[in-house]
Amino acid sequence: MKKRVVIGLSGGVDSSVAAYLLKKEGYEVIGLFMKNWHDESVTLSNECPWLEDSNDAMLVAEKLGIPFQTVDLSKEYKERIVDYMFNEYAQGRTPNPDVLCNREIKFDVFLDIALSLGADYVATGHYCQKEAFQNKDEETVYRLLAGKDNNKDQSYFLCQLSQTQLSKVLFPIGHLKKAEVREIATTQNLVTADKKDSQGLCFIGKVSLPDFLQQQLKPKAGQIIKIPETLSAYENQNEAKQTLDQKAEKHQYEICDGTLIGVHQGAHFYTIGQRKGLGIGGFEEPLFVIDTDVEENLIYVGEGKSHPGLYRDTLKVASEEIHWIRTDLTLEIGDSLKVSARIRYRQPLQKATLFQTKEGLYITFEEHQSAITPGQFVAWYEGTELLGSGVIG
RNA sequence: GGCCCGUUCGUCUAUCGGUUAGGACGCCAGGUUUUCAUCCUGGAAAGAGGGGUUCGACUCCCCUACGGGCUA
Repeated sequence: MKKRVVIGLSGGVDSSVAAYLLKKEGYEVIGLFMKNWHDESVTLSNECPWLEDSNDAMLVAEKLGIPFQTVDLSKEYKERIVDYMFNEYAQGRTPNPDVLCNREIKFDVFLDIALSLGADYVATGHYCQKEAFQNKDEETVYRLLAGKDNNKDQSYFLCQLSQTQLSKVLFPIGHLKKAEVREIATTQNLVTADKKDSQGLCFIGKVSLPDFLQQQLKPKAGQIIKIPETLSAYENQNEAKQTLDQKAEKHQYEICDGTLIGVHQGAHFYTIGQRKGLGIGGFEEPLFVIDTDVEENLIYVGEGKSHPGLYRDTLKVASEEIHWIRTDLTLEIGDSLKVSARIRYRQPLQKATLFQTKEGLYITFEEHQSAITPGQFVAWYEGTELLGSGVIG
């Protein structure tokens, strides 16, 4: 009996080749295209990007001789992703919608649809790999591994998946490099072979965030305050900041710590580490956002890439936000673990140590990290295996 | 009132009797990137106004305007 797999066809090369490989391996493959966003009111780059994508997906399915369907998940996408985005920005955090999209849509709503179609697995064109082993109680434990193509590894975006979700998932191209995927697509004459990689928000495309956000968040003028690198609070970091909690704490700025150098149109349109969009020139080095205060509608900036306000070596994940993919490795209170971690997609892995306390999980990096941003996800790895993740507090 | 100094791209500035008037930041456009950002490449962009001197003036001189300083 052939195993049945539902592949999420996006209309790009990766999922096209994934579908082809599944077919070749002998699965019964069904192609499903997700339509998640078709709100005309939002400034989209093209007229109807999803139309072309769904057409390409259909052509690929035809070529491979697999059944093809479209499902409309825009209601769920709006409720679980778009609303979350607005809510996070409104509170001054910087969300990661694509991580949520995988957890809530592709490997939840979409997965359920696939299972209801009688599928044994759901597959996607992600660059990551999965492994399984039996533990001593003879239970299967799944491991999420980085894609073999180091440059394309997308495991970070799947950092919020669970064992249950992983048990139902296949990543057919995870062991390939991008160039190999394109080559297969070309050899197989798939229409998507030379299609440019998609970018920007998954399903929404590249939108101007400020434009997007302004549909819900009203512009409101506020001050931009420049903090000198010589601020006394930076001096005694090493001595005074001893506890993890203190080290993980953001610097608390006040207007009188710096000087007023300009105005902005809403603190919630900016994120820590951001350089563009301030519209202020005349300084020797570029200005970077080092903090935003949505309550007071203030933006604090520092001059230069190495401004001390940009760096911290410890961050905290609140107890309720700690997520272990490898639940069997969950730390007990008082435990610590050496890992490597990243706080953004494609950031090279950084050496770090996890400390579990009753307040939450603290992560201390060997090197100070630039622009640790609340609302973003930190993912920790052991080698190429993604062990867990959490929202930066 | 008198005397002196300054005024160059949006901003901070470099240069200088003959230059494509240079750079940085900002801005714009491309590139990298399935988040937000970062990063890379490229582009547009200036001599306060008016008179002289000179083959030639942003550069020298004079006047006006606007800033800054000193002084009875």
